[in-house]
Amino acid sequence: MSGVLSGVTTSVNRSRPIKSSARRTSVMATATSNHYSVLATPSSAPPPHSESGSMQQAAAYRDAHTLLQNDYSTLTGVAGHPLSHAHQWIAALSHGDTGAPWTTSSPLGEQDVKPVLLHDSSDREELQNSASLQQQQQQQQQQQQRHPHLAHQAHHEVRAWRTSTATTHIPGMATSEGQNLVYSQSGFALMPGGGEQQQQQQQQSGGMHHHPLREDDHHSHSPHLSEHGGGGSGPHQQQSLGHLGHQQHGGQQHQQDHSDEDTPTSDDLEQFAKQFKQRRIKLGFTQADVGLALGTLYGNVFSQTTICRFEALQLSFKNMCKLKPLLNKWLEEADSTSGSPTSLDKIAAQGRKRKKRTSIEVGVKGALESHFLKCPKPGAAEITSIADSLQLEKEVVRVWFCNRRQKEKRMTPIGGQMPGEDMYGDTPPHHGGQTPVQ
DNA sequence: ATGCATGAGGG
DNA sequence: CCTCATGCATA
Repeated sequence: MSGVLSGVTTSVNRSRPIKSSARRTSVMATATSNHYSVLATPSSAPPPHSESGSMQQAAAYRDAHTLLQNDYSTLTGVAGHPLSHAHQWIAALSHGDTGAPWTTSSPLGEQDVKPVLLHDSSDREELQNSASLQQQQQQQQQQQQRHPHLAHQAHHEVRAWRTSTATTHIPGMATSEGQNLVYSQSGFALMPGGGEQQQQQQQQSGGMHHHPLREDDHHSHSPHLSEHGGGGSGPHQQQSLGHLGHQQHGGQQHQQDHSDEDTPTSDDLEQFAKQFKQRRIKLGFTQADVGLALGTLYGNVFSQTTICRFEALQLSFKNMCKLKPLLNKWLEEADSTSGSPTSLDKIAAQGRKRKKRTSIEVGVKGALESHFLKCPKPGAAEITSIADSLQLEKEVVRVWFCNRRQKEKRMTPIGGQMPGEDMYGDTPPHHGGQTPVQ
């Protein structure tokens, strides 16, 4: 049996730090006469520094709203409660999502062109995996999050990812992490064939600084959510948040990585992600390399983005569970064949006529944000209206809202500022040995 | 590392 | 139309 998928017993759960960097993009014509180049354009120009990197996840968790306020306070003015908007939209969603009464009379005139299907392997792989895998996963997935709560609107699950609040930063691993200078997204640089400079790579304790996260998936608007307190069907592994009394310390547990079998817990994922990153870097692989390797080795290609998100735990719990086994296997492979010419696959990702990324001006963003606060789920008419006001395509606005919602979910609203000492300024190791790429 | 975008699956 | 998983293009 080829059970590639392990029983996932989690529902959509995602956490995601937000980062708002000053954007100063200019308005550019969207679509119409722009065609992308077929070249992969492997930018071999590694940014000496990264503005985004400097703040990364450590920057803001609870600052989600803070950022918003900072940026758009003048527009909204509702920034009385940091969480107010969150509740607001949730509430709205609860009652307003009932079936979209809007007549959606606008078929969104898309000028998008269909991709010319190629016969390349890359194409088939992508289509194949994205189609079958997803549905399988979704089907076998069952929500295990039951909350014996009588609440009807604000029922945020407390199941956070982070279970280890303790930021046990080992005195020995400060910035001594692999400092292999490897850059370039498409180029793997060195092979640790000779001798490898090894150092500790894992700490038994969480040692994370991370977001707790609450999430409420689309089921949130389910008419039923407050019932059965007895829990006959709730095998949820609710993480406790804010208590650092249980660390795995000396006595190692058992749940670590069985490759695939048991359902990993958020803590597992956290640990794994961290370890994975270190190993990857030590081996001299970039995130992009890993993504390709996965495709070559197991048939599932992933982009640098996905790997990056995995390492940063910015994927949904379910997604993390799905990828973990794969990455784990890759790790073994890489580790074993460290020195061997890993199978490279240069698949040209062409064919997708992707619309050029529409850069939205800050001002416009602010306006959108403002609208979002008022109505996170605008109807077609609303979207059209907004689009008209901002002189943007309806689709762009619609997508913006969609992305915004996703982002909102990833954002961790609660002030999960780890009591730890790390966070900003205090913890430079962030990239010291973690980001050879980009 | 992240913003905007595409597409599948579900209602 | 929405959510959710993913990724190209970009800051």
